Amino acid sequence: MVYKTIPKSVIERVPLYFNYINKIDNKMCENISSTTISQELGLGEVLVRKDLNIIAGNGKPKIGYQVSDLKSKLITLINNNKIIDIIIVGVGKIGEALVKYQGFEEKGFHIKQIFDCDKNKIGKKISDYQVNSIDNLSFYCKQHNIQMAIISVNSDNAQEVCDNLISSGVKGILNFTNTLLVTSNNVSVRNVDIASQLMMLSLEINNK
Amino acid sequence: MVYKTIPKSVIERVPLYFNYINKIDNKMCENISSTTISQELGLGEVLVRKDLNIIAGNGKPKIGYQVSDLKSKLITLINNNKIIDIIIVGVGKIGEALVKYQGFEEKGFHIKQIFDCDKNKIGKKISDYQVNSIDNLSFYCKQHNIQMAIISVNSDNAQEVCDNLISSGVKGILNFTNTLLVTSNNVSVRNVDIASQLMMLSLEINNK
DNA sequence: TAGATTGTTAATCGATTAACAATC
DNA sequence: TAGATTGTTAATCGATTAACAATC
Repeated sequence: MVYKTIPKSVIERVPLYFNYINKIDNKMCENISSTTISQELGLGEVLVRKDLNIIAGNGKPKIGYQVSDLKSKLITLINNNKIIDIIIVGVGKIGEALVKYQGFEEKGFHIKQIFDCDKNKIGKKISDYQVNSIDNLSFYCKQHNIQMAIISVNSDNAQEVCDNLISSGVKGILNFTNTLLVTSNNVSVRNVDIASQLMMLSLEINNK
Repeated sequence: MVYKTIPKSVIERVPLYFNYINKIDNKMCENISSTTISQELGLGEVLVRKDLNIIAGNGKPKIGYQVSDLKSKLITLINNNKIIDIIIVGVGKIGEALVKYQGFEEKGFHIKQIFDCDKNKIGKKISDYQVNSIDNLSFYCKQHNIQMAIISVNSDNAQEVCDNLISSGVKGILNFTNTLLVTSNNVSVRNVDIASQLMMLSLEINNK
């Protein structure tokens, strides 16, 4: 089996395809064309065709892409058909909301454990989770071979937590703080600082 | 005064510069070079120079950029020196976390009002805010000339809320749902669906 | 067969990087 | 003056779009 590396630009669009395919999966259409998808998602027609060729690679002229096949290819690509365990470090306002939010499971992700450094929080329950001490973070990650983590601690502690996670084997971090995390090259970081998003939104508006 | 339009790629980096300049502003250095910034942010040297030229446009050879000037130029660019009022539509788990999160004010944004359609929530207090009925959304936006909104409702209602906001004059939307919002061209939408972010993170990891 | 749709090759566009001239 | 640093022009790179051949 040949694994191609997927261009960054395509990675940004995969969730779009995934969400769309899951939505139409209920309606019983067996095949779908790139033209239809491109219209629904507001993307270029050829762009979708190229993306789907990278993602699935078996469209049929005149017929299109088999929905069920596309779906399974997407799932394989995203999480290799197994649920991915994630941990959340920092259960302040945002961290707690993430814990309570239930939408991850159906996308193939499972919150396995949550951590905090606040003694008043450690041991307390949030949803079905008991807050674990950040002192146990490294051991836990190694023991359970955790690959992905969400950092929602105070900005000042973000880099320290990040270093800890990486040295414990974590390969991908979703960073909710506004700290620019310094990492080695084989670790992926995605930043979702909300204040930054608001700034970019405001810039886009002023830019029109 | 000449207003240049700022390339999309630069807009994505402006919050980076903003956060960095605000961080070093405390330490008393009057000027800073693009070389230093590029190292700290892990960006190309020339890239930073080009960005700052677009953003501020008055670096001085041998000296660099005046920190205070850079800061005020960034603020002007982002929010025109006035606090931007935003509203939050949908105070479920994530919406509520956003309301409680205090970090917006210092970045120049103010949560002005929060809305929900759930009768059990309307009238209740979250932080200092009383949840307003979504029935009042349109009138409120028009009355207060609201430009930016956060949508954190159930995915199924996102498009409806979006249409309502746009027809009420809103120009920018931060979308926390996984619904792909259809809008006219003069409205900006930024998507921050967290499950999508996890998918992209997983893809990046598998792609290495 | 003809038409619809895919996938590929070439052209265009935008963003980044390299080279270098200008200048405090 | 010499060195450090900016800003600009040219080259490169990657992503998107256009044109078109292949095929069910």
